[in-house]
Amino acid sequence: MNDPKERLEQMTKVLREKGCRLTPQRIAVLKIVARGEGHPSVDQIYELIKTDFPTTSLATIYNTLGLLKDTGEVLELNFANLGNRYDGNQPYPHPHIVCTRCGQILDSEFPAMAAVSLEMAQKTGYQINHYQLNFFGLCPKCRQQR
Amino acid sequence: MNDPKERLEQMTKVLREKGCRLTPQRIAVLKIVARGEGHPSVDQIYELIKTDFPTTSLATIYNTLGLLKDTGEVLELNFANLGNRYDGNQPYPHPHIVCTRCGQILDSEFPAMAAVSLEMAQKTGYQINHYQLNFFGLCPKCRQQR
DNA sequence: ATATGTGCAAATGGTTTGCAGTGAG
DNA sequence: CTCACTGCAAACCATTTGCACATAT
Repeated sequence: MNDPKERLEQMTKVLREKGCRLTPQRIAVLKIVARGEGHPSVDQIYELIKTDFPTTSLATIYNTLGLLKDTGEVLELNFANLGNRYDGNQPYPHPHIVCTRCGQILDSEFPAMAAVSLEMAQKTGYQINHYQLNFFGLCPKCRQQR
Repeated sequence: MNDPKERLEQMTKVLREKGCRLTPQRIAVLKIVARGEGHPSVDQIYELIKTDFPTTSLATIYNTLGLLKDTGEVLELNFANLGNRYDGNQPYPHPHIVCTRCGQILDSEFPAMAAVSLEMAQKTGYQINHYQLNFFGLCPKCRQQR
């Protein structure tokens, strides 16, 4: 887990360098995704922000997440069942383990993926820039409940 | 690559055992996904089927793919950019390499994933049933074109 | 014969877009 | 002061649903 404060500073720096305006709504989004608590969906971010800025629109959330995604400051996770989730705390590819019953998403690590990526590139001639590795199953709690 | 004929027979067998009716439209879908040519989208399957059964509806395609997915006879690939794709020829988890420029999808293999899956299960206490491993980058052809 | 499947059209839900008004720089 | 950003509503698009009719078994 990275330091949320540092992540926030890094994000504001990158957006400023890109010539983006740092509106209160945007800063609110940055704060939420920099925290690294869970893997929030757009709607969860929207709900959190409404407490401070009740008139914020979904379009603004999408806009800001898009900027962060384009600058590599946020990792977008695409799940068919859970929809898109966002991780601004560790915005680089890493494995996730998803409970198909309760939706819990666990971060994991698998250092060998760098080597595997390289091997795939050599074997196929592709230039590989990114990967997704997701495991699906039942978390310990859901296993017990049958 | 599995034998398309055998795959088709296996699919019809499983659907029959499930008590499903084998309508001409369904058989047409089975044939397409059993072939294993590329990784067709719902729309691509729809277009292919319209040549033989012009009145077929999209709902029927979705219905049939759903059945095959539930019985494990088709692997559904979920890509944020390319949408859902279907593979009935090798309907078990395996890595895919996606060209982010032209959309080409390459099947690959990585036998060690079984062991990795097991390791993840032990480390996290999850019961792991499925995984997705996708690499994204540029195919050899698209690399040349800058 | 009958329940399952089909086609059609409408509903859904997440994301994007267009635009007039607003506020960060 | 100005242009990028915001909020709102409409548009989009893949997928799902409801229902009357058709048909595989």
